[in-house]
This record gives sequence, C-alpha cells and structure tokens, in this order.
Amino acid sequence: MTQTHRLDDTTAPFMPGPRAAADDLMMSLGVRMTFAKDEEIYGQDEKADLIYRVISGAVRTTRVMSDGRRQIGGFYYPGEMFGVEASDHHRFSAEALSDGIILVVKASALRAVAGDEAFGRLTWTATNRELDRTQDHLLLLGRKTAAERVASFLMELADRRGAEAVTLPMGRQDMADYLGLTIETVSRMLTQLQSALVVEFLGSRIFKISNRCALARLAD
Amino acid sequence: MTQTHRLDDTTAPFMPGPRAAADDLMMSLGVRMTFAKDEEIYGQDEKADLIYRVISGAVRTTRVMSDGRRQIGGFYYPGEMFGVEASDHHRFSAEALSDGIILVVKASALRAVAGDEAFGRLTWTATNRELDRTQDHLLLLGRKTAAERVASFLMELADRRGAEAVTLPMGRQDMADYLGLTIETVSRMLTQLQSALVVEFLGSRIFKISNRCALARLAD
DNA sequence: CGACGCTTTGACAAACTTCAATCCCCGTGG
DNA sequence: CCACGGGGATTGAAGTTTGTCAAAGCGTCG
Repeated sequence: MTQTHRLDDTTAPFMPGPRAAADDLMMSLGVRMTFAKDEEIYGQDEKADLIYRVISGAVRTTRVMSDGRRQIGGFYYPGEMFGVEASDHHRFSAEALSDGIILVVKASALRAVAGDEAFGRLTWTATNRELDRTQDHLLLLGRKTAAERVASFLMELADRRGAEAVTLPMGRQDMADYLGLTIETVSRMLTQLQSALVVEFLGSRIFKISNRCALARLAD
Repeated sequence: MTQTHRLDDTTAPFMPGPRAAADDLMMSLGVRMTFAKDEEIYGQDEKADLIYRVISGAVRTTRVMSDGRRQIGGFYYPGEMFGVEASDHHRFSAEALSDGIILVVKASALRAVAGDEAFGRLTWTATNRELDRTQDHLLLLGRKTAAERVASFLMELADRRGAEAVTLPMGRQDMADYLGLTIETVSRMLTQLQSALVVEFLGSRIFKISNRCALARLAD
C-alpha cells in the first residue's frame, strides 16, 4: 500500500510528507530500545498496552502451533508501526529480524497527551493497514501457487522498501514461514525466477528486479 | 447498492446477548433489505459508507483473482456485523449465502445519532474481531493440513452457532474456497472425519459433533 | 418419473515436501 | 594470507498430499 512515510535505514528522524500530531508525539514520548537479532519484543498473549515503531532493523510477527509449525503474520520495516492490536492481548509474538532499534510508547500515555481523537486516528490507521495486508496475505496463502507467492513477496518488499537493489532482511526460513512453504520450495522458486530473467540476485540476500512487468504478471 | 431490493418491514427479530446503545440505534435506524441466494450485497472496491448486520440467512465475503480463483474471507451469521472495513473502499465483495434479510445502516447517520464515542466503540469492536478471525484464518491457510482445516472449520462453526446439530449454510464450493482446498478434498476429509466417528452427518448439510475432544485435537 | 445440481468416489497427475548431499559465503584462526 | 569450519542456501531424488478429471450416487423439484 502507499506509505505515508519514507523508509530510512539510518536513524534520521526526518520523514517527508505531512505527519499527524500524534505521530510526532510518539517520537518524543517514546523510548528507544535496542533489540538483538531474534530477540522477542513481545510475546503471544502478552498484554498489549504498548505501541511500537521500527526505527532501524526489521521485525516479524509470528504464531507457533503446538507441534512447532510456524506462521509469520507480517514483516515491519523502518518507519512502520506494529503491535497495535486492539484487543487487550497480542495474538502474535514479535521478534527482531536483525539487531535494531524500536521506539516503544505506552498507549495510555500517548492517548493522554495527544488526545482521544488524534490517538484514535493513529491506531485506526494502523489497524486498518494491518487488516488490509492480512487480507492480501489470506489470498496469497489460500489461492496462490508457490511461484506466485514468492513473486508476490519480492514485489511487495520492493514496493515497500522502494530501492533499486533490495536487501532481504530475513533468511529463507522466515520467508517460507510467511509464505506457507518450505525453505526448499522458496529456494527453487527463486532460482526459477532468476532463470526466467525476472529478478537478479547479487548474493542470497540482495536482489534487483530485472523485469517488473513479468514479476507483476507472475504475482497476479 | 442496487435499488432493486424491496425493504422488509418485519419487526426486529430475536438477537442473543447483551447489546450496546449504538447497537440498538443501529436496529432502529437501519433499513431491512432482503437478498436472494448469491446476490451481491456490495462489490469489491465499492465505496464503504454503509454498515451491515445479518438478520436472517448468512453472508460470505469473497475476493476473486483475474483467472477466477476465489478466496472467501469469512462467513457471517445472524446477529453479526460485516462490511465495517475502515478504509473507504471494500476489499472483498459480500454475497448472500442464502435468501435472507440484512440490516443496512448509513455509517454517517449512525455516527451522528449515536455519537462519536459509541460509534467508535462499535466499529472498533467489529474491526477488531475481524482482524482476530483473519489472523486465525491465516494460520489455517498457511500451516494446517487439509484434515486440520476441515476440522477447524466445523469446530468454529459449531462454536459460533452453538447448536446441537449444526446446519451448514453453504455448499462444498464455499467451504473449499474458504479453506484454500478443492471440493473433492473437502468431501474426502469430511468422510474421513465420519469414518473416525468424530462427526456424524445427517445429510450433506447438517452435522453433529460426536467426539468434541477428538475434533479439537484434529483442529490443533 | 426424470432432469438437474450438488456431493461423493476413484484413478491418475501435479505440486509441494521430505530427506540427504553438496555448495557457498564469510568469519576465524593458524 | 590462506586454510578451515559452520550455518544458511541450493540441488537432487523420492515420497506424500492435494488437485484434476471423470464417473457414479443422491436428493430435490418440476
């Protein structure tokens, strides 16, 4: 979807475009916390009274079944909010994909300072974007083939990060758990996309889209 | 919205559970409309300025890919609200599963009468439940086997309808499109559950849970 | 009764997973 | 500086699950 904020891996507080007041307040009220790779930011069923925003690094939300099967609900990149689930407890856990910095704000404090209305707009927007992405994800998992899933994933990532050469902040296992596949299938689809000259990999974690139309077509 | 529906002026039917003020207002402000089986209630990308509630019958929300593959986002039963997506356009279309009556309210009118706060609570709750269900659905589609998907589906339906013998308001194709399977696989899993004496079918559209624990275990 | 639509069943094919081996990148230590 | 080691990624072969195609069963409604 369209980003209201430009993404920036540096900790620069600059954000082009108009910003809501609650947004600024969040930056000034919040506490910056560092997280190591794979460190848990919050756990499933934990009380959800904090709001988070990625400053640097990236985040995944996951849910795990009793036998260890894992589903990743989403990835979050610098400038994006997460953990704003409106019920009182989290339904996914959140972990850092890499070492990074997360802005943490107490929801009640933000509400008190920003006012009900601004706070409501902020959480409403976040929840809404969340629902939107989850619904796209639903179609991907329910009805797309492995090739389409991988193509969709690369496409969305490239759109969200908006760079020429995109770095994957996650390994194959995380991609697989997001796409409902295995790492082997993900790997095979990636080589397939390279053979078709649709994307080019310059290392296992960095790629460039060679043929955007073809990729869009494959993603459907 | 098409203007070809006649309004139904039957008086408010039975509604289980406690109700909020905005809830009552919705019932009195809203217009009851009848829909025929498979009739569209709203379309994808249509403007979302109305709020809906099932009075009788049932509803599905669907998204269709260009080549016809279809994903059902959810089912809605009497007493449940739908169409409260917070962005300005619907991301799924909604259709009647069977002939039925839908309460339709203009969002802005409800807000004006109920007040911002009550209205906010109502839509917040609805959106939240929606996100909750969608996230469960995500895990189902991403990581569950065909047998687990069908078991989960029967389980959830039975819980939501809360009756001894539950009637399936939809055919196999709708179940398949919700579960990310084909009708044949759904059918096979259903016969498998019957052979295992977990559920009992008294016709293709009505079932009873014979062994709740076993079903819960299979659903994971 | 007969036709139609939906469901079930069977045989086969395709997609994806599993298991296992190898490769490759990258950091570490000699 | 280069060899070594280790973790993640890729590839291959075989297996399993699910999809496809086709036919038969079942129920309902004229």
